[in-house]
Amino acid sequence: MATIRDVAERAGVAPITVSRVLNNSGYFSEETRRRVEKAAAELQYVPNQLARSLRSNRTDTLALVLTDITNPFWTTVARAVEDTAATQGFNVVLCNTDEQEEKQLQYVSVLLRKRVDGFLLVPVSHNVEPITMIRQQGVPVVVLDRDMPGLEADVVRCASEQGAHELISYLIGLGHRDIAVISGPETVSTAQERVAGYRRALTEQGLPVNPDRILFGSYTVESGYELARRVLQRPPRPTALFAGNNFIAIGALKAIREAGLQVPQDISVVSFDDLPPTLVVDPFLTVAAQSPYELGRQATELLLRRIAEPDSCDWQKIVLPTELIVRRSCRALEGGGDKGIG
Amino acid sequence: MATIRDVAERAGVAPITVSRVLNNSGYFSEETRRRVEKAAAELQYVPNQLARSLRSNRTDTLALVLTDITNPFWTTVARAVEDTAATQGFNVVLCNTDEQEEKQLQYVSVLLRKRVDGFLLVPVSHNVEPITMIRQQGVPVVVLDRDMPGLEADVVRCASEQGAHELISYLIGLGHRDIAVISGPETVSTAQERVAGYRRALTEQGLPVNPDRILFGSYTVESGYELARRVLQRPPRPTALFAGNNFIAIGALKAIREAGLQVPQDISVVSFDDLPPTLVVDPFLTVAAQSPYELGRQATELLLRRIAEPDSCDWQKIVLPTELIVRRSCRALEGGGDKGIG
DNA sequence: CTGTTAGCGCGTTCAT
DNA sequence: ATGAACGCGCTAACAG
Repeated sequence: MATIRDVAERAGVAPITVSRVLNNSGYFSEETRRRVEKAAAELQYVPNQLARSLRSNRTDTLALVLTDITNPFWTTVARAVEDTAATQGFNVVLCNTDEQEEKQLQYVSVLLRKRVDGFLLVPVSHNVEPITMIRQQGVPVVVLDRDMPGLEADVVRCASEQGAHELISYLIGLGHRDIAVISGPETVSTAQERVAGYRRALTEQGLPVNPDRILFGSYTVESGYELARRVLQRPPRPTALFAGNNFIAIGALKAIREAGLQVPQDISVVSFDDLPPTLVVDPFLTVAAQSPYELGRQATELLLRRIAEPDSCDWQKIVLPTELIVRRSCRALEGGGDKGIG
Repeated sequence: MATIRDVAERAGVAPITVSRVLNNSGYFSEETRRRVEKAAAELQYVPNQLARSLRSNRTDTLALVLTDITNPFWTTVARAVEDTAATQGFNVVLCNTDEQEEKQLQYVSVLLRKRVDGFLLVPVSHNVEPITMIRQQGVPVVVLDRDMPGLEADVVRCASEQGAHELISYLIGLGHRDIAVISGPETVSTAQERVAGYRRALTEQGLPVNPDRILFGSYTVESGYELARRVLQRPPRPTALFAGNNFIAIGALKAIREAGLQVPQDISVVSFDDLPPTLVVDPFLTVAAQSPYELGRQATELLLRRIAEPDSCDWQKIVLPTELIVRRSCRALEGGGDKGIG
């Protein structure tokens, strides 16, 4: 593998001259340019970015630490991050934590050693350790999707509380009074906020909040399936179900099918997160849709700005609105509200 | 940001001693270990992997160059790659080419400069330039999913021809005689092979191959939608449709719905690629399922082996079988074959 | 068991 | 317009 010195020798110049020509910096004659470029081409010279980074303290690489790329929500975020990073010549290292504290810390630690220029992090818990570690090394972080109580930081996330509030208000408007919620991990802010929105909607309408109707689990199909089964088995059956994210919704729908029930005839279902239009032939579920692409884009742009101007310290909290998309998964109950079934 | 020298000074030893302690290499006293570890902790020392890589010529990083992470097939491959890489301490840089030659070349070039240890590449076309570039720098590549005619290389892919053959034979067995195929780009080996399998199945059964029934497009929902529309508009309508991948299938199903037709009553549909069970409540489509996770895992293991033993030159061509999964999207025609509709 | 020297490949600084 | 010297942070090779 040719080095800058090999090119220099072949071109009959000093290494620094090769550097100048190839980076188009400083002065050099047209003749020199020709000779250097010829030599570089002949030797198939590929500059060593490691050496360059060692001097410049820049790797043009971002770390994207998320829970599971397999969830289409994160897939889309990842795509947005990669697109946005690429516009400024940055690459993206992908890391799946599976919501495990240990993996998260491991990735952060390794990528700090590799001197990535910045982190996009979906924190596994409220433990600030990974963020503190990153900060101590003077590396910018943007927290993605989840807020951490009391942490001063750049955060880009969705309006979980409001989205949930909107969904539940919609159900109440349809006449539903007994609504169960199947949420994610109790320790994760998005799950907490979605339950908070659920509570607020009920309370605002003067309805009681039944703790038995609030279930925490994890953001997986399995968890959605299990918890929905539990809800369906114990009578009385709620008239509506609120799934805390897309995977939970899919698991819940499987359980509902298995129980021989129909949506929306036997039970109404709403969910957080839409599935990308590329993945569904006939969208059916009423959802509070987030914009994962927008989330990824804005977070990456913010991070790139922090990298470019490391001094700014006015933390940004960007909260993206959700959109209520009414489809065919909810039924109006007799004596219910005035809204149609969409 | 502390360097090894800072740690050395604080511990009252030479930098190399710090290196030895922290890498647990060579000899040092227990007392020295204590002092070094204390100093490192106090200074929050994070070794600079760039410097280390500059010497060792290893970055412990792989490049994953695929077409679009947004397709659940590639999402799953990416997940497998990341999982497998992580077991050996490697990170993964993600790149989306969108089937564009230019982006592909750009990524390869940048990542060669960054000295990734190996490439997993889904070639955009039969152009060998990117692979040649990588090889010239002595970096191992594993070609993913698509084969290139005449190229000696490690390739891990699925049995597209056989899978298509199986699907079409199944349809013929159900009594279908007029089957349209909507495939991917004519320049891409998987699309070619799937059409080849289609042809072989027909020919083997003594059925004519009607060139009008073979359409190439791209592996996208839009393309599937457009081409299906074209097929449905011009009578006579085929009795069955073969979608070249998951996205094409979804687009085709949308077009079928829009045309007011029912699957399988009005038209039977089969497809290459299954959707992950996490994404569908009620799997319905009969498919030739590939194993994207297995694909990613085997490719990564092969690549890691090449990195570990760079000399071996017996190119491996790993072809993973597809699985015919019969569901409810196909109807037996009158006077048709002896197989049920599954 | 510990330290000195030197060099990985490049680009900044200063000189010519 | 070109080059020499030096250092980025780390570790192999070689003392001692």
